[in-house]
Amino acid sequence: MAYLYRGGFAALTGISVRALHHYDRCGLLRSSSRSEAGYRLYAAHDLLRLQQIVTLRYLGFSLSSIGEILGRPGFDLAASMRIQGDVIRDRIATLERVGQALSALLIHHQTMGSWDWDLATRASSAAQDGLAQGENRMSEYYSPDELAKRMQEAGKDIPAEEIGAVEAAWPPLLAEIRANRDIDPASEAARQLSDRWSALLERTMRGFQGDPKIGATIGENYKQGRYAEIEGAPTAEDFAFIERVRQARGV
Amino acid sequence: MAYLYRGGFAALTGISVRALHHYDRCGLLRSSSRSEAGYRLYAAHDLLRLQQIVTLRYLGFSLSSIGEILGRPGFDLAASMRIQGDVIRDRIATLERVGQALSALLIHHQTMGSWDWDLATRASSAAQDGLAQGENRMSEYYSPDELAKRMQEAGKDIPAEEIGAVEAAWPPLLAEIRANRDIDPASEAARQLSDRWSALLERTMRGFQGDPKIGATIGENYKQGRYAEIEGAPTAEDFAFIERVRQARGV
DNA sequence: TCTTGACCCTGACGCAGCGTCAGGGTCTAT
DNA sequence: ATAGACCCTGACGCTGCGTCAGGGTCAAGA
Repeated sequence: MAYLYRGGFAALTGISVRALHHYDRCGLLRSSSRSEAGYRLYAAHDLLRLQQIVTLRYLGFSLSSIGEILGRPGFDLAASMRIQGDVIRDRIATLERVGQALSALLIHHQTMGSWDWDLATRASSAAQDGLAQGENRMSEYYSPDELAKRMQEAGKDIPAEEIGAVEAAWPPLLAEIRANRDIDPASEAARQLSDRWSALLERTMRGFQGDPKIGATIGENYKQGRYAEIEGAPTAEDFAFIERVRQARGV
Repeated sequence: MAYLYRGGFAALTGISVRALHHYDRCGLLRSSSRSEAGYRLYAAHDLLRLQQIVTLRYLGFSLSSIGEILGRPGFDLAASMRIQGDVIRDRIATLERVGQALSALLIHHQTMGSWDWDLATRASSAAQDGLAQGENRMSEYYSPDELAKRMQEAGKDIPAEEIGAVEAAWPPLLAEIRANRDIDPASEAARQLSDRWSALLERTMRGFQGDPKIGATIGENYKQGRYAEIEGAPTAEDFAFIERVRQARGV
């Protein structure tokens, strides 16, 4: 992916042309270069910035605060994404509260036969809180100490060397698996590959995000080959091989 | 609760005065009457309408579509609330998808050491989808057939007589419990009350919303006396009595 | 070579959903 | 009767784009 014209970029991401212009004009996402005729040209790293922009907007941040956040001196993409995960969990919790308030109101009506004003008040304030949450008070999430916490956390969860080691271990393992996909699943070599796979997977997922469900779902996605085009990623065939070995073992 | 001045109403619900004016001017929520001096006076049923408005707005409907929905000839409050529950579940699912896309992107970075453009694209389109979901395409939820389905469902789940019967059964049971709260929990009378309670509770909750978790949480709320001010609702003391009887039985 | 159609550009105005004054009544209490 | 706490009705401002209007660019075909 070298450069993309505006249209291709827009189509790729689903962002409207007008929105891209808007982000450009207000300095949020200037195209990283221009053609001689003045056409906007977007590069790959613009995509990451756009990802941050749309995600933060989806979560209710204003364009100006997004600009402020992305423009901070020590802005850390990974930390930012972890925060976004927190915000998402918060949003879900709020939605559940509103849902509960609604259910309480509805159940009361179904059982008592009349609407209860207090429950109605609770329901509407729950929704109102949710609305307010999206508008202001967002900066808390991205407050300096929150960020510091996040960055510490990332460092604590997985020390840098461990990350490096895991990174370094995947490609050779995958290469080896691909070279030996056709060997007998019951053979000793196959068993060793499967063991290395399990161990590395465990190291990779260990302590990730604190939410095992997410890890599992992502694993499922890989297994179904949804990330096939991603370079270096395990493919459905790799998973299938491992699966065969495990079955041969009778696990 | 007879009539409330605008300010009291605003404070009660958390809606700003300006928003109430706005809703009034565009006909969404006219105060149900005015004082001689022109002051807005809100009645109890305005609260229910406001609850619908803020909830629908929280879920992303525009004021005009809210007006359209609330103004429909056969508008059914209970059906509307059930739909809102659906929308909430949908929103949660979307948030989870975005969270997953983010996690996939982040995990890939942590394991491969570089950002993947395809995963970045997926993440931003996921968020973009979520944004779009909130803006248009909302009418689907409130389409005539969806509504018809809902109303049928409500009727099917709990036939009208059953609702009536359940409604009718609670007040006398609660009255009896309150009159006999101090009797021996191990006595036969206490046991009978407890049995009636369990049976009625089961009938009340049966087939509700398809989500047993919500029922349980609401039960918890009642148990903790959060709905104490609600007329006719079971109180913490009622629950405590039932609990004593159950313990006396050794359950 | 000229045209056609699919791209791209820059203004400029419009819209929703309120926030925020400005300018001015009303009510109750002391 | 005067203060302080309420209430009213305009009217203008703001954000995040959608939507024309008016006009270049560029590759392909006639």
